[in-house]
Amino acid sequence: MRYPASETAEKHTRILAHASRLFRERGFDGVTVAEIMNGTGLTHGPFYNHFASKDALIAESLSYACAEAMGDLSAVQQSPEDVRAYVAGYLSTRHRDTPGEGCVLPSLGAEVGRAPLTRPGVTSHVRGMVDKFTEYFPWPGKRNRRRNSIRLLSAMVGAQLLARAVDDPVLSEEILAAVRSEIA
Amino acid sequence: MRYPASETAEKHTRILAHASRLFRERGFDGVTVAEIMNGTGLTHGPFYNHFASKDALIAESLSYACAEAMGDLSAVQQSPEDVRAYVAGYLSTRHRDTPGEGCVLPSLGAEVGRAPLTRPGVTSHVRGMVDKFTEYFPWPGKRNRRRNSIRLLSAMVGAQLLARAVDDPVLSEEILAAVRSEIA
DNA sequence: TGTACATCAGTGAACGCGCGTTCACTGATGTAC
DNA sequence: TGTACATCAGTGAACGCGCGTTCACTGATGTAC
Repeated sequence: MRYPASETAEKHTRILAHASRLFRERGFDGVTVAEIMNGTGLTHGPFYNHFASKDALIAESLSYACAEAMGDLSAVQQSPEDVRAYVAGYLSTRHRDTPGEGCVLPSLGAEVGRAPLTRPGVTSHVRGMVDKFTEYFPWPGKRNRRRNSIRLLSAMVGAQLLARAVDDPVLSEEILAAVRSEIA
Repeated sequence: MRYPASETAEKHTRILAHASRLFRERGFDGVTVAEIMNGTGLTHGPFYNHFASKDALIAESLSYACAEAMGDLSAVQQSPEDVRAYVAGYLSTRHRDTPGEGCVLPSLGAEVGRAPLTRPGVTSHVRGMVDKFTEYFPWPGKRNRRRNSIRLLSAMVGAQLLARAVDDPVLSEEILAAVRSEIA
């Protein structure tokens, strides 16, 4: 049946939000189109009213998640304490244990490298994060701010990847703590 | 037909080597059992003479790749130059562009976190790499060697993940160079 | 304002394909005598 | 040493299932008059 036009855009956003969460939790191949649609209270049929294909949804949902993450990062004030709190939150066990709500880079970065449609959006997201870090992070000197930002972002992403891969909770926590202490 | 018993073990190893390369290139779901077997010159039938399931192959091929990588790392002499060369090689564009021959952590780390069978093997691999770095890396002082090793490994893994995800060759190279300069 | 009709997001069955897995069969190897 | 037979890694067709995608149909909404 026909539905109020106002709901269509909202449903589109709900699909993106739910899809990006599931993809981060299980990877692109670990989630079915039907499951995404069911999670938004619909059947799988109208999926193709919203997206040309699953690949198109993957690309759009990643852009959605990146935009949301950049919004969170921009909301952080420029005070050193707030920036440090952001990094500490990134390296928290909570972030490790809830990948569906977290950064797409540790959970989907490798798959992005193999999925051409997703790369442009993620590239500008990475560039945006490096720029923000370079601008706002309380680095000691003026020199090498950008280089230090890239190092820190790499270590943050790698640490979450390793902390999630590793089986031993002690080692996992040690990895997060090691990188966390870099900004203490 | 029956084949010389001596060939069986060698075929088993060939399957592991080829599978681990393809998995690193395309992810666990991006490679089919038939493709792996064809790549070793066989049809897909005898796969189940060697492995209980695709999941079992995934776990075993990852352990194989980790063992091989630890062998390479152990072959590095303890001289500071050789250790630095190892890290520089890890952060090279060559490694970025040939994931099938490279470290499993940037290419498969996220999937490992979701595949319980693979986690024990990868956990001991991560522990082994941290131990080697702690022991041999030419850190300036005696304090914090282990913490610095974890930071460096995290940055190396994260940098390769990002360098592969990113679309822009300039940014990609900048990421690798930033972490490379950390040990210069 | 009320009525007839066109619209189109939704439903849910069906399709086609690919992949993991199974299995009846083959035939050179290794063994028993 | 030669011969008959059991073994078992291989072949390749087939199975079953799940998933992405399609489509005939539904019926409340929005529109024309």
